[in-house]
Amino acid sequence: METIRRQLAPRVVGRTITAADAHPSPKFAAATDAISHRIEAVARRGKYLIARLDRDRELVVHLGMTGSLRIADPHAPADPYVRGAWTLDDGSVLELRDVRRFGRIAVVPAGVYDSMPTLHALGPEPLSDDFDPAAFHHALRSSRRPVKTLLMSQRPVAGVGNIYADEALWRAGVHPASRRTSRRQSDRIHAELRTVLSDAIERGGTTLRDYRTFEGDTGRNQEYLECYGRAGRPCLRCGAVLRRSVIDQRGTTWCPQCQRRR
DNA sequence: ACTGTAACCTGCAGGC
DNA sequence: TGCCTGCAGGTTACAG
Repeated sequence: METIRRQLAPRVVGRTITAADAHPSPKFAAATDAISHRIEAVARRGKYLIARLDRDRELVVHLGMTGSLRIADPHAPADPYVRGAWTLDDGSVLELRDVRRFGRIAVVPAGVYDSMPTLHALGPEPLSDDFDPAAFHHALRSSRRPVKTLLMSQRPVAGVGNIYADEALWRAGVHPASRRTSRRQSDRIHAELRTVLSDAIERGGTTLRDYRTFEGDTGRNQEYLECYGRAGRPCLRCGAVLRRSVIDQRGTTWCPQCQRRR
């Protein structure tokens, strides 16, 4: 989402939304609430894109699993998967395409996120100074749930999904199902998350299937994944066969040798 | 206030 | 070829 934000911002900041269309589902219907507003800035919190609008409103977009943002091609045939479209005052049309409809569009008073509980309780940005090792350790200690579940909850830290959770835990040598995290372990996860996420952003994101940058390109980070999706293949650190299990209904890959449970 | 589970959607790959 | 199963970058509602 950070890659998308960087490319999107210069294309839409300063533009006024003159018209909009939305899929009838309540997850997308709010797109039309942005009509007549001017886009002042494009920010991001975790996986949520937040366009600041005039008159103290925000347009919030989440891409779910299969969402992408793009400028519509006026010559392309109709696309049945467009869930929201905003016409800008330069004539261009910004589209949210989302095959599975797990994404979401909201227009809210600035900073009022009570309709989106995960955004409302979102943890600190992983690449900011607010991501504090002591507070992170405390957050991981505050629950008995598996450490991967906690990371995916977006509360100890923002923006960590299935790929980057597996990558960071593998690099940190922490078992994803571990229910107690030492300070040493949380410090390692903290550091590896920063590395994994900043590298992925530098490489334009991770394209497994649907992900595209705002310019329509695939990312390049999938070429550098060391753990995610490699179950059954040898660990790049120790050679043991990586294993696959399910945590919170999410496929999870880990190394039985490097990520010992304790 | 916690935790675990099901639900929301569609497409695709692989097995038979 | 066609049908069926399982799987997929996530969040939210609901039951206990």
